[in-house]
Amino acid sequence: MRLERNFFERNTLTVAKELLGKVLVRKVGKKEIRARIVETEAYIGEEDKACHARFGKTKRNAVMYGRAGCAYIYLCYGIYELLNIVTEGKGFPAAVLVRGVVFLPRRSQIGPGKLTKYLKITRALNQEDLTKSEKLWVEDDGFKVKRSQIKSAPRIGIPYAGTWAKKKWRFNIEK
DNA sequence: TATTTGATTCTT
DNA sequence: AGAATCAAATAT
Repeated sequence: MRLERNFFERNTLTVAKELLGKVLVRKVGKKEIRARIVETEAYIGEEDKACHARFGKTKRNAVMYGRAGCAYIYLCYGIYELLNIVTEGKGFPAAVLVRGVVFLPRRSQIGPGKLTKYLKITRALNQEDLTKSEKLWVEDDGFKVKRSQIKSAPRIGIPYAGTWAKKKWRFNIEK
């Protein structure tokens, strides 16, 4: 079943952890592409020096200030579109970056830049409401992730964030 | 208006 | 270690 608004309207770290094992569904035409989320990363608030909201509300990050459950997609390094899911209440900028997925029933894992390419996710889907969209949403297919399988680690690719880069806000499922 | 800089990935 | 490649942020 599809995850509803109340799933996303919670503490960002909680959502990041519980998103592990869930299924990302991208519908293009009549085809559905499914991929299991195996790695996520949290970006929380204007205080977080790694978060795009660190300079306040801008045209790009405005969606993070909006409703939980919406997609925040942006272009990184001019090449890769990265997918985030907005969390917490309206007015508070926070989101969970989908860092890694495995396609079903395939096994190989791919990173944040490639998964959007494979799922045909572009900025055209920015601000898409995942609780209502016909094109992109997240499902719970009953797959259980044991607590002991969830690992936390420092965030990646944000050396400029100083001490904030060291926060263990990256979560993944142990193989 | 011009320059710098990335929530990445692949090549050398 | 560096390139690819562009939009947003910052400097001018």
